[in-house]
Amino acid sequence: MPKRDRPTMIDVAADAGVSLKTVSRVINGVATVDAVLVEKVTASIEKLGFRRNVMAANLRSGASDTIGLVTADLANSFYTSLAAAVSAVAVRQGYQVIMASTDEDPAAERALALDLCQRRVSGLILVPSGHDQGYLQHEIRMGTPVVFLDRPAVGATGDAVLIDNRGGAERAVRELVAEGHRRIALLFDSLAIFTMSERLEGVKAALTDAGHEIDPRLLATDLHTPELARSALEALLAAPDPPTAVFCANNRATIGAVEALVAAGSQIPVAGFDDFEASRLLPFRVRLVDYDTPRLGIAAAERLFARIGGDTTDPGVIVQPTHLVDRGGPVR
Amino acid sequence: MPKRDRPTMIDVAADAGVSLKTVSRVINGVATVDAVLVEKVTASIEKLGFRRNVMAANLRSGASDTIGLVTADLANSFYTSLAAAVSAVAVRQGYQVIMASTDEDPAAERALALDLCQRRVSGLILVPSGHDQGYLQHEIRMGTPVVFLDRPAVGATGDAVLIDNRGGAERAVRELVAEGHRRIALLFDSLAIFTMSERLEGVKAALTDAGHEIDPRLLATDLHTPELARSALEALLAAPDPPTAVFCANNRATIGAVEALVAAGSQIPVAGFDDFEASRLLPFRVRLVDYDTPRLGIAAAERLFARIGGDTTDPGVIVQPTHLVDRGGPVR
DNA sequence: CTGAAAGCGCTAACAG
DNA sequence: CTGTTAGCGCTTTCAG
Repeated sequence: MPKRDRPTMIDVAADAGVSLKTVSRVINGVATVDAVLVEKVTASIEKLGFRRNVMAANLRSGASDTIGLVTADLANSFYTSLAAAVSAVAVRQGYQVIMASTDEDPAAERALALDLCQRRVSGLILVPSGHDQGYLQHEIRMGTPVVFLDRPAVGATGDAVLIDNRGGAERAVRELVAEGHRRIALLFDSLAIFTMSERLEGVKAALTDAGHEIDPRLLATDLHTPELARSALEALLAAPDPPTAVFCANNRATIGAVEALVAAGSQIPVAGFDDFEASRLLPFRVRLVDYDTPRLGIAAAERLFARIGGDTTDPGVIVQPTHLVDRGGPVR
Repeated sequence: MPKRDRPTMIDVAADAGVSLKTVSRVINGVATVDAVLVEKVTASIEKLGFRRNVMAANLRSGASDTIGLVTADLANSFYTSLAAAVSAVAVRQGYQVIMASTDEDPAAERALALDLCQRRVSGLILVPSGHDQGYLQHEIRMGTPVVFLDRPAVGATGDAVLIDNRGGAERAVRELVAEGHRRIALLFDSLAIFTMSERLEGVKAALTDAGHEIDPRLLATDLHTPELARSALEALLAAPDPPTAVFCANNRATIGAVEALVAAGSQIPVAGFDDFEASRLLPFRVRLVDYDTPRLGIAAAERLFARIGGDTTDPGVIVQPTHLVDRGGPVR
């Protein structure tokens, strides 16, 4: 390894013929330094190729200029939109973001979140994967602010930024019901996921209002991939007394459902949660529950930086609205 | 702020009635510690809620157990797939990833990369946005290994992991040419981007081989979004002597092109670089140049960890293959 | 097998 | 306006 020793501030001070502290002042842009010395120090820094060791600086000052972001799945565009938004806010504040992905594994969530705390991040944004964030309570008390994103925490006190899952699903299904549909296929991922159970509640509310009920035979769950959603809907379509409409609880379910319908030559109405790239290319009209993902990430980041900045108001929940959009069908 | 002082190893040592060093040994899992002392220390750690300060540990040992990842655009699924893959490899090695996005801004690239070096990341994976990475040469000499991803570096020495842009584009266009097409619309993003100019070279090679040439009037560039690609193709279709086929240099161009063709009721053949989510839902057959994005990220991460591990072989370029796939059309 | 002492590279107090 | 003196919390010598 060509790991020549990196020069330190001591080396710079020696080279410039000034004290360590003067070098520190120049590097930190303290105004009250003689211009001549600034010049000398700057020259030495350049000459030696000095680079301030941020880790050492942080050790002394306690801060760290990084925040942690733990999401459920970095390969999912929803979370990466959040990540991009959080990152943009952070960079603007002079912070960097350490990102980690749990792949929906509660044990990984715990390990990663605690690891980030050990790295003394200034704050943490977490999309809970498990159902117990009690392990964070201690860190929060110790002064690491935590904002929960997309799903609320259990057993830990912190701000939460969520979307209106229930209301969005309810409005979408209400439309299907208004058009006379009663037998609506429901394609869901695991109901253990907060957003899924909330959306199911919304569906239930819309049906109940119309005097209907959820038919458990039309409810498919644990559909992690478009492929699973597609097979699930194909099975429902092939069964006796098939559904006359479909509600998909996330974008992967919607993609799988559309594939199934195209393959079956069926055109029953589809509504789904989440918009997605290329949704406008869908071969027929699809109603989607949309929301502003970047805004969600921005809200979480702003909340976190408010806490880092010393905001000690009681933690609260921010719920972002959703709205129905029409996608697919004849391209405009 | 409820920032009670976090307990340090000194506090733990005092509580357990042992020396600082013994606590350190226990925490680092040194085997040669008396079981009774281990027990005592563990109990005190638990009781005080001690959390090792990784920053301080790293300061002394020089390492940092983090790697940096700088991509061009965290909102683009290509880069986030890379990020997910890199992150997975890193976590497996006990490292965390600090991610940053340049939004294709060379100045941001430089600032972010140098910032990460100041944080003493153990290594850096960088998707170059600018055309000069000379600023990194010094860091590399100082012992921070750098792997360039998706695009090669200029002015800096490091490993690079790329895909076969030229070959992929060439094969796709060769197919169109073989079917008798000569007037092929070319929808590109900025040719200043390495991958774009490489893909254009591939197109040129395929045409030249057949005795044709690129018609500059059929070449549209700087198409950053699907909307721009759509308008560009619409303009070409409306012009006299319109193209009889389309080659799209990335997935956003492909999406825009398909929109334009559907709107125009045209069915001229489309080939494009990059597969994308929902590509199978396209309303007609589209040939896409596909490649294994996660593998690309994995390759870069593995190269980086090899360097971190002390590999001092000469830096090299790894080129990953591409292949043509058929998407869209009748859903199978 | 354990502990005391000496730093890692920098910043925060104080003096001059 | 500048320099000296202590540390930040931990790991690393090197003796016991």
